[in-house]
Amino acid sequence: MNQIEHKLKQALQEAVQHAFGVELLPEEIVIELPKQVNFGDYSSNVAMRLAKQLRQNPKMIAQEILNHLDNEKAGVRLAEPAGVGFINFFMLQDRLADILTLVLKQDKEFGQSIRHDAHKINVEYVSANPTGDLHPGHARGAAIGDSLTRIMKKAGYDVTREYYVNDAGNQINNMAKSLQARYLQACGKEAEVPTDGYHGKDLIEIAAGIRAQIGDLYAETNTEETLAYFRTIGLVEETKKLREDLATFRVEFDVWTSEQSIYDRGLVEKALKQLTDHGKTYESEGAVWLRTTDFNDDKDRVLVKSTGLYTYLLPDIAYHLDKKDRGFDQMIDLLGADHHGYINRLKAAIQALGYPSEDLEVDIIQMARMIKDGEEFKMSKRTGKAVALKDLIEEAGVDAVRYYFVSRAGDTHMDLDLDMASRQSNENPVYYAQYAHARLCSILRNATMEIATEFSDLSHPKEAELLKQMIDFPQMIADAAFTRQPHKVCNYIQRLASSFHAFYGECHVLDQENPALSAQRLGLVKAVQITLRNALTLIGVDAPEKM
RNA sequence: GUCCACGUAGCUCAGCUGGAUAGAGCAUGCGCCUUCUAAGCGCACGGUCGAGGGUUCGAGUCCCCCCGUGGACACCA
Repeated sequence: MNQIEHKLKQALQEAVQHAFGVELLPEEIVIELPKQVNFGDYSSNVAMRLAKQLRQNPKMIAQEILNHLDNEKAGVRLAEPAGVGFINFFMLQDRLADILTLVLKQDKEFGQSIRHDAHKINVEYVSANPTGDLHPGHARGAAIGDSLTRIMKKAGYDVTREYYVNDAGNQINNMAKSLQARYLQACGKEAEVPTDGYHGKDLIEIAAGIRAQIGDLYAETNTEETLAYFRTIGLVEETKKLREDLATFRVEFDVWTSEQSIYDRGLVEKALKQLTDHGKTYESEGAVWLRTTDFNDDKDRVLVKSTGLYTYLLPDIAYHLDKKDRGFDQMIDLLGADHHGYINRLKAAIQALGYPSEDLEVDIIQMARMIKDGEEFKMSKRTGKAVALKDLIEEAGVDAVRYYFVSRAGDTHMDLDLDMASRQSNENPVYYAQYAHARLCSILRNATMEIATEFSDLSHPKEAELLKQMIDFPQMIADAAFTRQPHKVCNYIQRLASSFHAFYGECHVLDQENPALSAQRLGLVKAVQITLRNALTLIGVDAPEKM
């Protein structure tokens, strides 16, 4: 809630009180930004909401409220009833322009909120297995997860970014065997990658590197030790590659947690014991089961197989228990669509451990289809024909790829047209915002005067529009963080860039004839540049000074 | 078969806890550079919001039922 809306709300609240003796809560008064300029700067449907309760015509109620409204206190120049019972507000120009002083002062900090709750939040994303290159689904999760955590931090949340490395499961043995086969091939031997192994080209490259380093040392042996060697070196190399690719994509993590370390620290046994102590496990058919059906799952799940080995679910539960033990009040997992059926299980396990299910929120990131030359790119890591994150970056660049992924809600299916994304032209939306920023910087470079300290002459409709958008910036961030929808920031960027381009067309900033107005407009330009840059930073896209 | 998500302009997608004439980009057509970056601006074209019912002052938004798309339904990870 910003100052402008806050004061308007308060004044409305008082007016309703005086007019009808009704005490409304702040959240009962809805202030919105009208779609059309002739509906004012802000509007409210408060009269319509009161209509039922008061058994009166909403238009009459609106008029009565306005009769009691303190315009000066509300910051309102003109307020009028409209339509079926809306009240439209036209604000005092100088109240809107106050935002400029704030933006110019806060600069990089503009948009930053302070929250007073001490909630610690853990956000886990990507967490791709270290068995191959990152595919577009991972890339989408990476772009969204990284942007979301930047936004949450800006909104004042205490956020830790985490990557869970599945380095202990059976898939790692498959990777090791596959790598071994690639190594033998590199040594000129006959060897086949297992059918359930990993056929990606990344292992060929790693194998070549190993050959270069150790020569034919392991070409003739095939013992447990040999496999362990490939297992270890494969993990090291694959993990290193993951980190590098993500860093190139400007995606960072605070914590990398290894599944193996969960085992090594005895956390799996601890989790199993805690579940058993809570009476949530039982034995049947030689296996140990978790009563997930007590918590809205379709069927109970196996924790310990009849062979005595753990299923993948148990270490995952242990991992989430570890997060709670590390002091996180809330855990947010961004999982790929293929993990859909996993949500109920995991949430059930959280409850079985004794925590409320809300402590874990799972957002599904839908797969994305890659389109090139009008056809779909398939992305199977196992066929070797994978489209990797690296390929995407090479095709279209980090900015465009990140922008495209973040611009769409994560839970919807989407197509990424690489032809479009790679085009350095006006057909590509990402450059629209960057170009606006470059234009802003250009004006600032060309300016010879100082920025004004008061802004009472900015009364052009395009100027007012920009002011209102900047006023909305912190609230937009709070909304994007709360709903966990980073694409709202993209929408905002498009709106702001569009408003600026329109302003640029209608209002000349640097005008020798009118230095006073120029100095004020220069302040507006600087503030918009700050806001646009801050917004682009939230989604990890560069704000270039020249294009 | 069961469960979940999605279905909005020719294409890709927005649409804030239900609000005024459903928006943007791309594509198509027409205008605008002797002035701060034309990677831009303005105008036009384009819709039974998948179909049908319901809830109410009001539904793209909530409920029910169909149709379509994707995904999930292991003692695999």
